[in-house]
Amino acid sequence: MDGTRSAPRRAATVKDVARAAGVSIASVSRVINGTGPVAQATRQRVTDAIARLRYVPHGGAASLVKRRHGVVGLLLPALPAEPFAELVRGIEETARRQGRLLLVARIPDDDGESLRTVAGLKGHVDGLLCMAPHLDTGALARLLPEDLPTVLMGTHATADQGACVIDNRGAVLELMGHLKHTGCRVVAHIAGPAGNHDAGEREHAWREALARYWPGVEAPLFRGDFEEASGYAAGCAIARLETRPDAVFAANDLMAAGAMRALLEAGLSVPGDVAIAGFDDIPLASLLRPALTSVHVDVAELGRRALARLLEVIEQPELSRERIEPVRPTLVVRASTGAAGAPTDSRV
Amino acid sequence: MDGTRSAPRRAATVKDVARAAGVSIASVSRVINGTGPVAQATRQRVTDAIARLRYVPHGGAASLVKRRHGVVGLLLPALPAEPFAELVRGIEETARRQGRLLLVARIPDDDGESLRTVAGLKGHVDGLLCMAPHLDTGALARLLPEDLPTVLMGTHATADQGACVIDNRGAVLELMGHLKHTGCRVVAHIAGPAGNHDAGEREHAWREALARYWPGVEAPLFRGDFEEASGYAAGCAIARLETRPDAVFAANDLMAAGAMRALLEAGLSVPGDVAIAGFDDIPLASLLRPALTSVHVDVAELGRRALARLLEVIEQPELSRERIEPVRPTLVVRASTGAAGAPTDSRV
DNA sequence: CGCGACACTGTAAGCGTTTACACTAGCCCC
DNA sequence: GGGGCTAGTGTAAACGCTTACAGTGTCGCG
Repeated sequence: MDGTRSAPRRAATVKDVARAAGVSIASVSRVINGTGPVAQATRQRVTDAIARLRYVPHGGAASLVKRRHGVVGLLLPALPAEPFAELVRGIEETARRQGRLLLVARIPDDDGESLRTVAGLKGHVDGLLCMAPHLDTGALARLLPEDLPTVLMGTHATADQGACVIDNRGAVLELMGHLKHTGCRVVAHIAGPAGNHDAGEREHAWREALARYWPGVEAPLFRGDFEEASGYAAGCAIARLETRPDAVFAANDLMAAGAMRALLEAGLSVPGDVAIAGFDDIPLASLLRPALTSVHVDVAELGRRALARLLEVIEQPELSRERIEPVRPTLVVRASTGAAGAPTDSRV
Repeated sequence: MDGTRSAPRRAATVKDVARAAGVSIASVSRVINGTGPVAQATRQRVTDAIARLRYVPHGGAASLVKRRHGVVGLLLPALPAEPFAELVRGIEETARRQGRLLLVARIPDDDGESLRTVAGLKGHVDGLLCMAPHLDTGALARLLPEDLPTVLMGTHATADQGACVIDNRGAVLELMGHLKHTGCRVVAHIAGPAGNHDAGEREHAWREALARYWPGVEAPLFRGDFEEASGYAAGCAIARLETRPDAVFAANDLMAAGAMRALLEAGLSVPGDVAIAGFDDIPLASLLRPALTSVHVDVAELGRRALARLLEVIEQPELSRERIEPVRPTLVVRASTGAAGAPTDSRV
């Protein structure tokens, strides 16, 4: 009936175990870590004592002397959540397989606070994984501590320390090629927020594809913020256009979904009147009606790869790294761009 | 051994700062933490030295003596990702506001490994937030270390230490009342995985509502696993039933989405032939067509509340806690259950 | 003038581990 | 039987920080 956990008793330490087992703390440590030789009888006495006292080693103390925390930090942007859950999963999974824990921190908007946050990480993590498409290289350099191994994820390919990148450009070109192939003639773009690195790359690649596949054709650009509402707004604007584009490429799926909603509500058919494609291939994409053509980014894989790289850097900081292979996203064609065989009967 | 290797120069410590500033390490510490009196001149010399050496304090060392890490651990189930991103966000936000970091670990399926994972947390975190609807109370008790303040989230209302709970029952009753009100006569249920606490509560509440609103009426139950595919399978089965229910309540949105897809593909209309409702109100719910009626759970709020509670427990472990207020989910009626005014024209 | 109060500073003892090193046996082999 | 092993053990010094405590010197005030 006492309800609350009994917690007053100070937790046992190596000393307690040593005393209980009648050995020195060194032997206890040796038993726990399997370092150095220990007589069978001693080992037994120690393990018994550990069990009896419910001893759990204090990781923090160990990391102080080992200069290794068994923890990696993950820095994420403060803003949208969608593809990050997968990222965290991929990273946490491989981290645990390597016996490491994961410390997650979002980079606050406030510059000073983010600095403090990152500084607080020192002495808690062995290295840093950082995904910050909303920061430019300068801000990034200012933010990251110099004595902490760091791997950048996402893009920022220009940054030195072999970042793990996504091939935005290649993916967009492929997607635009697909639209060209299905006969689209004017492909509008709903871009992500200004200053966002991924958004910038996708927009740039859209322009490049425009010039390559539809030379001389003008296509409208709408600026969004990666949220559904901004896609909806763009969709409404598109529906009202006198010369309406017959395809829309949105810089992420959420905005594509918003645009689709707007167009359908305006009485247009997708992809009959307007084809729509997104980016990221979040779970939502396949569940929309019509299902959304998108670019699948295996963020979990990206995370795994970045973490593997980080561990390399941690283990052997002196090695010079060769360029890392970019993660190649794959185009997933669905009904929203009139995939053959997929149901296109989504007229409202 | 040659020392000519590009020495990764050991990071500066208090000692280095002290020497550079010509003071004792105690004074350096006092300046950094603002404890004790320091002469203006000394303070200046120390801050200068800190800046010059780019000194960043080693948090781990400090936590060893302060017995306070400034880190809280978050334990999550290994399985589905959907509502957890929000949870993490809510928690991380309040944690940072309190100057704490967040350590995220997923509970692996393997029993032994999860034990090791949790044990590894000791000495790195001040307390634990745990959401584990897939574990029963026994497994939970075995898993959690006794000397670490812990707050359970989600349900497990039976567990002692004032857990932060969601009122599943109340929400389901309200939802079922809504279905009754709109004239549904047979409400099938697509349940979550056996052994999952939330799934169990929702199923139980469904039965209770059945008995209350439709006494004597039999309604079919399908068991899913919270994934879209299992909802789809259930939907297919429902479409083939000779006496088809005219409403489906799925234990989460993903399964509801799957069921909807199946029913629409089978040529049925939603909500005309079959109304559908889900649970969680993930972003997807409002984007489906027809938009999905669901129960909105403010998981970010849940996280905030749980963390606040945890901090209380950490600060004053001796206080006995009164029962915590459950987070009250809210019903969000949309087109899939024929909301008045919402578009119901989703006939395929 | 002496004494307590005060502001400031330094010394050193931890916090809970790991680990270099020194030490004891016992054993094998010349 | 003594010189080397090696297996097994303990002692004590770190790791980078905080903080109790013990000084200093300066000042005010009786």
